[in-house]
Amino acid sequence: MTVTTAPTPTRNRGNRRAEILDAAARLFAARGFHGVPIEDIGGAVGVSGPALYRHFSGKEALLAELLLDISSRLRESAVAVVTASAGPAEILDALLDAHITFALEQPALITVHDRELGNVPERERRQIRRLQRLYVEEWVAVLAELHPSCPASRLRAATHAVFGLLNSTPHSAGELPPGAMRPLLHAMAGAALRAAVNEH
Amino acid sequence: MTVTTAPTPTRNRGNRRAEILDAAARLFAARGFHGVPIEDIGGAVGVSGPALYRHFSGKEALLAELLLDISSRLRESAVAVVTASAGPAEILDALLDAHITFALEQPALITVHDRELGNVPERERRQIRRLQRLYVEEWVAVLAELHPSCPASRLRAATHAVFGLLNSTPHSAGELPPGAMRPLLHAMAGAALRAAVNEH
DNA sequence: CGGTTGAGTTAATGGCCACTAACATCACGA
DNA sequence: TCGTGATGTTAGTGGCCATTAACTCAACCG
Repeated sequence: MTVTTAPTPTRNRGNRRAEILDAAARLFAARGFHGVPIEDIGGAVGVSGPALYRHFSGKEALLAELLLDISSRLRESAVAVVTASAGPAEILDALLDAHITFALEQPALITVHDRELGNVPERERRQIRRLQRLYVEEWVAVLAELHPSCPASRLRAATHAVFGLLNSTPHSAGELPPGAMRPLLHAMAGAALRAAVNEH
Repeated sequence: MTVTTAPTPTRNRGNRRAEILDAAARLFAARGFHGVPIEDIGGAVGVSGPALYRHFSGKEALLAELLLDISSRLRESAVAVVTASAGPAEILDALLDAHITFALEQPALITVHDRELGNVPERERRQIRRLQRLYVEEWVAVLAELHPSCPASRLRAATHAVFGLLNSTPHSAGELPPGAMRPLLHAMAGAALRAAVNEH
């Protein structure tokens, strides 16, 4: 009986890399980039210390990859939603759903994402910022379609505020059963956006 | 002509302490607790390096004082508002106003407040958490009065989410003129709370 | 089999940094 | 005027930590 999944070294390498990224996200979220020694990251996946350099060029590169990953995933999800859905109201609902899914399923990544940008080396920091800006602009475009008379700066500020609301879930985790959290966040964020957009 | 304010060493000491706290808040907010060497804190107020130990017992003690300060100020403002106002609806408006004032006037403190609790030594961390809990409970009590059938856990989650919305302003600063930010935040947060509380 | 490659290991190394020591100054009050 | 306390200063000092060096070891490939 032969195995169906290839036990190639490639697969192992990918897994180890992914394990490290995952552990690092959790540790960075809990104690901050500078608060986590490299040995703890290795320790969290069963190897110790400098083994990390077999997979990443350094600690900062690891962080950069985390932030690039989530930035592009958020952005891609928004693009997918926008091109797949019908009217702006449905698109907005789908954007909310997608972002809430990220926030609930990847709390560590979301936390690191808006705390540690300053520790990413200049080069990839610019890339990440670009992706974040594009993501925000997807939201702003949808909101503008729903309410053309509202100035874009106001829509941007409202979008950032809603991200703050949604991304705060990691901090208040455990307050509510996860099944109840999703609709609650959806309702609150939707109401906040509608309030921002009405009354000019 | 004699001066009216006493030029006592006591006054100077207080000022220097306050200066250091203020500078440290800004630096911690920008680069994180572990990312700021003590020399930079001193440098920001014109003294250099270990002068800090004349005013604080250490770096962690400095951070603890920052968080204790804002936690108790938030809590006190809530108590003041609750005891001074009339009905629950007015109280909620006043709570929103007070929190928004903090978020807009002390962005650095607000940021540090919900990022760096983990770096405070155990002893005062418990104290800070207690104050934070009391602050949340002021909000929950008001919301419960407005909507008794809503479970407290849901009210707590909604309160945390609204704090996330309000405290995110430092990150999106400059998007909007400050005069426009306040009513926008008020409207969005109020709408989010109402949405959380209705529909059970 | 012999060699290459991927993935680890432990032991430096060197830098940064919190904190301490030892010494200076200056404003006072007695 | 002398001493004293508050506030600084500049040199350590010791520890932590990212990164590198030097060395295994197994798997795979020819």
